[in-house]
Amino acid sequence: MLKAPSFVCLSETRTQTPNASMIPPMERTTRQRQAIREALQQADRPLLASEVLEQAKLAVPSLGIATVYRTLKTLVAEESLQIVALPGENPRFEFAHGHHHHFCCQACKRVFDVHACPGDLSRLVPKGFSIANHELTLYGKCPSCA
Amino acid sequence: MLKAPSFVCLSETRTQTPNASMIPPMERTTRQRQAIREALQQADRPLLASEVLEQAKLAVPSLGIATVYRTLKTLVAEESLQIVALPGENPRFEFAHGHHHHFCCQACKRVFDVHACPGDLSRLVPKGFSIANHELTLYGKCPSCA
DNA sequence: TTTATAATGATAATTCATTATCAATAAAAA
DNA sequence: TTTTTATTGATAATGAATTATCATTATAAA
Repeated sequence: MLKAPSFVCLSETRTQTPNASMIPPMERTTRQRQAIREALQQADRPLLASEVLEQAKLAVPSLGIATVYRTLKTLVAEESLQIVALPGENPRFEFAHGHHHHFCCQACKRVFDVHACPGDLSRLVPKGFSIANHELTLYGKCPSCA
Repeated sequence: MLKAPSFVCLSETRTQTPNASMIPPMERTTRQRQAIREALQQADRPLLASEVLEQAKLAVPSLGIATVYRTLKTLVAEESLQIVALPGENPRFEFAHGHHHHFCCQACKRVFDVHACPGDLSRLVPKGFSIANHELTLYGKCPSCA
C-alpha cells in the first residue's frame, strides 16, 4: 500500500503555510545544509545560488548545485531567507531581516545591504497613485574597489 | 562572388557605434515597424515585448513576435529606446528620455514613469562607498486600480 | 547496530525568453 | 513595371537558470 510522503501534512501533525505546501520541510541536519547556512551567514551580503555553492563547497567539496537550490527553496519557504531581486540580475539570497536597500558595486558586482532608507516617497508620485512599498538600488564603488 | 551584407559598414558609407556593429540598421519603412513604434509611443509607459506585440497586432494582425524582438533590438541599438529593468521582471521598453524612476502597480502589473527623483542619496551609504547612480521602484496602486 | 527513509549529487529534463533559419513577401530603386 | 534585396513570420534552435529523476548515501529513530 502506498504511504503518503512524510512531508504531506495530514491531520494535526504539522502545519504549513499554503504557498509552501509542496515544499518538504527539513527533517534532518546534514553537513551540506549547515555549509549552505554558514555560507550565507558569514557572507553578510546577499549571495547568488552560484556564490552559495562556491562558498559552501569550501566546507563540503562534494556539494552539488541541486542541493543548493533545494535548500534555498526550503529556507525561503520557511521564511528564514528572503530573495533579493535586483534589476536585470538573478535572485540573491540572504537571511531575512526586514526592510532595507542594496548597493551594487559596479566593479566587483557584489551586492551589499544598505540599512538606511530615504523614507516617505509619496511626494514623488502624481495624484491618484498610492505607495505601499519601494525598492532602491544604489550603484557605485564599494570600499575595496574605490 | 560573395557580397557583403548591406549592413556591414564599409568605407565611409555609414557609421555605427561599436556595440551595435552586428545589428543591421533599419533601411526600409514597414507597416510592422510603424505599428511597433506607435504602440510604444501611445502607451506612454514601458512595455514588455509581449505587450508591444499585443498592441501592435491591433494595427497589423499578422505581426510576429520575432519581428517585435528584432525591431526592439534595433531601436535600442540606435538609442531610440531604452530598456527598463525592474527587479524580477522581464525587460520593458520605452522611448529614451533621461533619468527617471518607475511605479509598478501591484494590481494591474503595469509600470509607469515617475518624473521625480529623491535626489542625492550618498547619505544612505556607509563611509567608503561612492554612489554613481541609483534606481528606484515604487509599488502600490495606480489611479485606475485604487 | 539495524532499519526506514530523508537527503544527496550527477545529470537529464524543463521552462521560458530570446535568437536563428529560411522560404515567402514587399519596399524602393532602376 | 521589373528587379533587388531587406523584411517578415512561422517555428526550430538556443541559452541559461532552475527543477526532476533516481540510484546511492547517510541521518536518526528503533
